[in-house]
Amino acid sequence: MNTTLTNEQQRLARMLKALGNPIRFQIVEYLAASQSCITNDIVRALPLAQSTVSQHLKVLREAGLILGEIEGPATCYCLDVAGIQWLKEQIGNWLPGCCPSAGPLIQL
Amino acid sequence: MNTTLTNEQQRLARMLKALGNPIRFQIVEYLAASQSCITNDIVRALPLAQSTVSQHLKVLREAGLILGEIEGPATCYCLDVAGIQWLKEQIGNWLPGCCPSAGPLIQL
DNA sequence: CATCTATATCGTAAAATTACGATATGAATA
DNA sequence: TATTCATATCGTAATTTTACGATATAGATG
Repeated sequence: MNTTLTNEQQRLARMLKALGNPIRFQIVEYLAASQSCITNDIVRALPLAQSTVSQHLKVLREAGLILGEIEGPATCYCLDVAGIQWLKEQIGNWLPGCCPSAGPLIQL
Repeated sequence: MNTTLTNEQQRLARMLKALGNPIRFQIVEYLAASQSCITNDIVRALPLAQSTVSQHLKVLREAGLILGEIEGPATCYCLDVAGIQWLKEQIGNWLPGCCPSAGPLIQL
């Protein structure tokens, strides 16, 4: 076995790890539902301290799943659509030989 | 925000977390490439102790990504095709509104 | 039966993650 | 300018994960 992962595989694993945390999964779902944005909304919706939420947002940002933009005194977060798109494509094309009855996923 | 995840979302997060570890990601890729099986092959292919590999295999098993079957003195591992199929479907249908230019993934 | 082989599990140490309060920063506001 | 508000970062404690060696188990082999 090749003992290293390609850069793409590392990027994918990083995304999966970020999403594997239930809190972060929820944050992504929240951003998808609300379209936008303000960090404080997320903080108020979760039973966690502001600093903890900020830390989770950083992980999601560094994984390429969300984008943060400073808007005046606040920060507006939204999904990194390109990153999520890439993730979905990677998983869609992953292990193509694994599920022969299904075949690869095709993007419409 | 609903502060809990559905059972399906929890199952998905568990799979993503399991795959988010680079070693476990490699093990899954290895099993996909080799079709089968024997644990000791995986151990010899990785720079890790046998007990550590066994632990990773347990995590992958409990996440529903691989199956283990005792074959005489050894254990034969292979992908849990149904579980992986489910994962791919979940991700394919995930955040359908997120990437409007792409639309949902359709299974052929 | 004694031994070897393959594997899982146990106990534990080290490292990473997760959470918090406190603090720093920077923009808006009085 | 002083204050407030939103957020990021720091330091740290608690928890979880990851890794190892040792041990237990169960089937094969001499």
